[in-house]
Amino acid sequence: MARIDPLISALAQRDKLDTEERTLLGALPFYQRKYGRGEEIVSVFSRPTHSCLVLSGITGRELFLKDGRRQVALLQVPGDFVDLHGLLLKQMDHSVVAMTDCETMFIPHTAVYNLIASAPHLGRLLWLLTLIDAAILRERVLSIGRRSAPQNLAHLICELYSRLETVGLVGEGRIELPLTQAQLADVLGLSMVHVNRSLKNLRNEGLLSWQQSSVEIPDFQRLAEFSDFDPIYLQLTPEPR
Amino acid sequence: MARIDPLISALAQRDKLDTEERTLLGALPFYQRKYGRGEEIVSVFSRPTHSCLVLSGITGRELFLKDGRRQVALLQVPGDFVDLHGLLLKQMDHSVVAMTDCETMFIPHTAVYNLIASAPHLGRLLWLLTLIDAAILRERVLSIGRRSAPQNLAHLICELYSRLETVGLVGEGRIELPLTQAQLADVLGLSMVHVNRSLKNLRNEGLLSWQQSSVEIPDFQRLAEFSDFDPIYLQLTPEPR
DNA sequence: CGTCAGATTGATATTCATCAAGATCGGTGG
DNA sequence: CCACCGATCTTGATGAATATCAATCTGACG
Repeated sequence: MARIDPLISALAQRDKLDTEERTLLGALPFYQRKYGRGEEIVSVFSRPTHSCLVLSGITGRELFLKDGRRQVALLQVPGDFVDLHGLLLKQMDHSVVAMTDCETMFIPHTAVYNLIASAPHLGRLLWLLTLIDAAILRERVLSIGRRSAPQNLAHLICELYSRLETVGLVGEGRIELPLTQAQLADVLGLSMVHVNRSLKNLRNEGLLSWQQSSVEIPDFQRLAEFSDFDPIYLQLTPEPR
Repeated sequence: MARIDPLISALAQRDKLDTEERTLLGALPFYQRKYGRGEEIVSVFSRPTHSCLVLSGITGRELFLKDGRRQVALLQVPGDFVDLHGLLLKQMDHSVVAMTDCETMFIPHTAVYNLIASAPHLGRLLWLLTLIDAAILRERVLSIGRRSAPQNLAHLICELYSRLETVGLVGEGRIELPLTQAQLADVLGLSMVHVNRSLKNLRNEGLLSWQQSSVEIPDFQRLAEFSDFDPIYLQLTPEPR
């Protein structure tokens, strides 16, 4: 399996890719790099020259308040382009951190620019990926703003389940989520203690079980129902774009 | 002043536009339409054929829970492209609503496609606009997740002040914000009563005064300090992109 | 003058954060 | 093998932030 494959499957999930497009993607120059949990991959205020793609593990976009409190705006899973944003934003307004140990792949901006110029359709699909990013953020705003803590948590699990499913990382109603409750708290906008209790709540309801880093969801429909999860915003159906 | 001017100034704020690009933008076909407060401009699940630009007034992207509770993920001001998203998302995952009476301009997707094809640089700038949308959403997540209610409110005011400033809608430390407290509550992820009290709090601190629909900010720096506002995420400095 | 939407206030309930203390568990060195 | 250690999870107690409910007040307007 080529290293670029998670990206190809993420794109192919949203529109047909012809052979030439696959070839172009496969020909992108890159280098790989590993990060340990907690390491910063892209720094706020930096001016990236490469775009980063997650190959394995989970990363997150993090923001800080002056007093040091943290909010993780969004989690990223394999196949996600982590900072396509840097391409146009020039200066980062947030940082990207490894939430777990992970492998990443860096592609020079110049190569991405050339790709977009020679294959506008691929350019639109990369644009689409950033729009899906924004759609996920809108759902986070809804979750944090209006859902109860347990629903917020359940919705996040449903979302990660669906996203991991599209890259083949779901096995028998089970996903690997090696996140601590403190990290979850920063994603959910809650305190660590409250995450613990919300989790207990979901466990008691039989909505999921969480042992080690493995989350088991006995009945996805029930969890989706409980958290009001509708995957439409993930744009998982192919359309000509 | 041509109708497309708010967009041109939004773009010119982020990068140089040459004469030809301005001409292309000015030549875009469009029709105009007015909406009254509360009217839906783009419906969730719809498949837009036109992209909508706000000319005057304030619109918002709204999401609903099954029980009917609402969250407004993001507000839009004149010059903002309201659903560039529809261009690639195909099916809307949220709706756009007029928060106040407003005037809008609709441009056929085909024309936008042609524009992007013939002027890739403009295409990148439109992409950039959607990235700024996402950056604003990240800040909303931070505000709702980690800031106190008064800070959340103050941060929103700072942001709107900055955004309105770039389109020339700030006069003497004062912006027009004809929103009810119930609408603000849906933006801030708070209850209406709590918005009222947070507002009182800011008034008592002398951070702002709000009469009718006019918000006066005696000392922007103090308000920014209080709410931890840093406009970097709005990308207000021109860069070659 | 009556009406209506919106703003304000008080009283109370719920949710969530904070603080502090154990409990659990995988590693690690003796 | 065992004792210890640090990180994480769990729980209880308490307090602060926020929601909800129910009036009342205000001002615009027919």
